[in-house]
Amino acid sequence: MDKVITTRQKILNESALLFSQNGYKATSVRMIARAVGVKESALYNHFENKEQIYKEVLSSIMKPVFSLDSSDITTQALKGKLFLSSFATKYKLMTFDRGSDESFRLLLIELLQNPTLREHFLEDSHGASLKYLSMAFFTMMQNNLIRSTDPNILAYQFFSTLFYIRLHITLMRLDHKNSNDLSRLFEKHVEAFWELIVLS
Amino acid sequence: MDKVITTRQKILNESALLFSQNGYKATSVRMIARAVGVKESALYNHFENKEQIYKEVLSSIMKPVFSLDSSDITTQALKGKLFLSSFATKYKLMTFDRGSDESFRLLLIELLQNPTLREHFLEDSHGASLKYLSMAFFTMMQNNLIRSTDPNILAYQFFSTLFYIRLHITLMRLDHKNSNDLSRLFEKHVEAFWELIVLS
DNA sequence: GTCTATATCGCGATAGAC
DNA sequence: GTCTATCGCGATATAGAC
Repeated sequence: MDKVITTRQKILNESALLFSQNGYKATSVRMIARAVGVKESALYNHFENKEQIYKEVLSSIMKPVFSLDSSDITTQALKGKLFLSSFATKYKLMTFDRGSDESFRLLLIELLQNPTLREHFLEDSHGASLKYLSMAFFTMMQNNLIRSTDPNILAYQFFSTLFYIRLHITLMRLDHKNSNDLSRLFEKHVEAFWELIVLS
Repeated sequence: MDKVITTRQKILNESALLFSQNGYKATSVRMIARAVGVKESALYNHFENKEQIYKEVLSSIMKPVFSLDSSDITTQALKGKLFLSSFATKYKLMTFDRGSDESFRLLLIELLQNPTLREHFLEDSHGASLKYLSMAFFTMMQNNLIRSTDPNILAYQFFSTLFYIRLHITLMRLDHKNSNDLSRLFEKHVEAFWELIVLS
C-alpha cells in the first residue's frame, strides 16, 4: 500500500487543480501552501520555486496521451467498425479518467499560450492520432471495407468529433452538470460514422 | 471617415491582444499603458479600472458569433450541399477575420475559466449552431436529399470538424506558421462529408 | 487628458530558530 | 521539514500639477 501521500505529492495534486482553475500567473504560492496545509516557506523544501512545481505538474499531464501501437495496425484496421469502436473507447476512458477535466483544461490553456507545448501537441496527440487513423482508413479502403475517399479527411473528421465531445463534456463537468447523455455520444458517433463510410 | 482612433479605442485594441496572449491576471496595467503609449494613470481617465477594460474587451469579442437565420431554413436546407458549403464558408470567414486568432484564443481561455461565459457559449455559439444544423439535416432527410440517420449526430459531426479546423488554424497562426493548406480543409471537409451522406 | 509622484497591497523568495 | 519574520519588487490605483 503506497497510499502514503507525501507532502511533495500533495503539493503537486493541489497545484494541478489550482493551475488548471486559474492558470499559472493567477495561482499564487500562497494559495498552494494554503491548499496543502503548510506555510509558503515549507514549499521551498520540496521545490526550487513556483515554476518548477508548474513544470512537474505539466509533465505529469502530458504523458498519458494514450499509446498507439502502429506495428499491427493492418490487423487492427481489418476489424473495421470494431477498430473505430476501440479507438473511441480509449479516448472516452481518457476523458473520464480521474483528474482528466483538470488535465484537459490545463492542456488547452497551455496550448493557447505556450509555443513549446503547442508543438508537442500538434506532433504527438494530434499528429500521431491522425496519422494512425489515416493509415487505418487507408487499409480499410484497400480491403473494400469502406468507401473509397480521402483517408486523411476521414481521419480528421473522426478525430475532431471525439475531441469536441471531450471538450463539451469537460465544460459541462466544470460546472458539475450531468454529462451522462454526452458520454453516450462517443458510441453514437462511431455508430453513425461507420454507417456513413461502410461499403454495403 | 471615422478612422480617428481615440485613446479609448486604442486601449481596447491593445488590451485585447495582450489579454489573449497572457490572460487577465498576467496582463498588467503597465503593459497596456506601455503598448498604448501613455502612462498608467492616464488609463484611468478612460476606464474605471483594469477589470472594466477586460469586460469591455470580452463583450466586443462575444458579439460576432455569426448570425443564423432560422426563418427560411427549409428553403436553405433544400439546397443540400450548397447549404453546407455556405455554412462552412461563413465559419471560415470568421476564422480568417482580422483579430480572429486573438478572439478565439481569449474565448477558449475564458471558456475554461469563466462559468458565465461557458453558459453563453454552450447556448449560443454551440447550441444554436447545432440546433440550426440539425433542422437542416432533418429537412434534407425528409426530402430524400441525404441518407436517413440521426440528424443531431450528423450536426455534431459536421460542426465539430469545423471547430477543430479553426482551432488547428489558430494554433498554427499563433506561431506564424503557414495555414494555407489547412484553410482548404474547410472545403475538403464539406466535399467529403456531402459525399458520405448524399443519397445517390 | 496627460503627466509625476506616491500610497498600499500581495507577490515570490529567503534567513534562521526549532 | 516546518515554522515566524521579513525583504524587495511589481502590481493596482489615487492625488494633484499642468
